[in-house]
Amino acid sequence: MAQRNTRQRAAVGELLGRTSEFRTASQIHDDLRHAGEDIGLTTVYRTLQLMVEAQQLDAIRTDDGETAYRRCSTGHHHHLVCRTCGRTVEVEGPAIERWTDQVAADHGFTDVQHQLEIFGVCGNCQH
Amino acid sequence: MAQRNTRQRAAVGELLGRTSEFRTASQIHDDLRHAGEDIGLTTVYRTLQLMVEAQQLDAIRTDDGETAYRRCSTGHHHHLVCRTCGRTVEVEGPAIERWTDQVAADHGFTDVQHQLEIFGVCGNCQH
DNA sequence: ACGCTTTTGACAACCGTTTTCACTTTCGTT
DNA sequence: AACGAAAGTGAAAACGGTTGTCAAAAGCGT
Repeated sequence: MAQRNTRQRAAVGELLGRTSEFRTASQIHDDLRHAGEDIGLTTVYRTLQLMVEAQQLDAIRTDDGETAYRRCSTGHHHHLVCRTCGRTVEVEGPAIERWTDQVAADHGFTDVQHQLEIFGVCGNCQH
Repeated sequence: MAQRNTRQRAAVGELLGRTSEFRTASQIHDDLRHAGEDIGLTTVYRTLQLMVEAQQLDAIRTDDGETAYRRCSTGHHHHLVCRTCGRTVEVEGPAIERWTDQVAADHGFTDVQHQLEIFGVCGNCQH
């Protein structure tokens, strides 16, 4: 028999459908528990795996070794982060998207994703 | 007292000086043991950490959760990494450098750095 | 060579993730 | 509506890479 519809999968899918931010498995688990869903962490992991395989989610590794998931979406953006106060600005750059795809294609790479973070000191923190 | 020169640190430094490939801590440990060096895995990890802090090494997270290290080559560049075999190509993009500086300046940020990694599947791994 | 301080390394702890396995749920079929 | 086979769930244990602990060893200014 094929894949079945369960309350837990619906909950994970719905949560990730509502945001375009990257979230870790345990963040998702906490969110759902906090919202009253009765769901196990194991199930969250398995559901996320399935959704990645079904190409409904993108997964990236954070710097501290966790995996973060986000629904695949057109129009992603990058972050400009203040290294003093942590303030974050979302920025977009169509030129970057085009450039990375081009570079990857030039080297024979397919299935391309990228990560870009810009760090600096924001106006308020330059005293 | 300052940092000390030890046989173990010299061995790790020399090994990574000879290659420009990304290697994991346990690969480095194995290499050194195989070459007759008596060195503990813990020491390898600590030495790599020190070298990253001293900006002598770049560290990236592989898809399966390991951290891989490689000596920094001169000149700022980015990485195009195959998420299947780990093969890495260094790419440069003056346009990216200009764009990130511009975006940061537009938002009043100074002291700007950025990180860009491109992930994909290389030609060999597309079977 | 002495002695203070750093470094080492076996081992245990940690943490995110995956596996195990008995129990529950789904859903095509009666 | 009820049955039963197959799929899904979740608590707990296992796993694998990395980090912390601490007593012993090594480096280096004197």
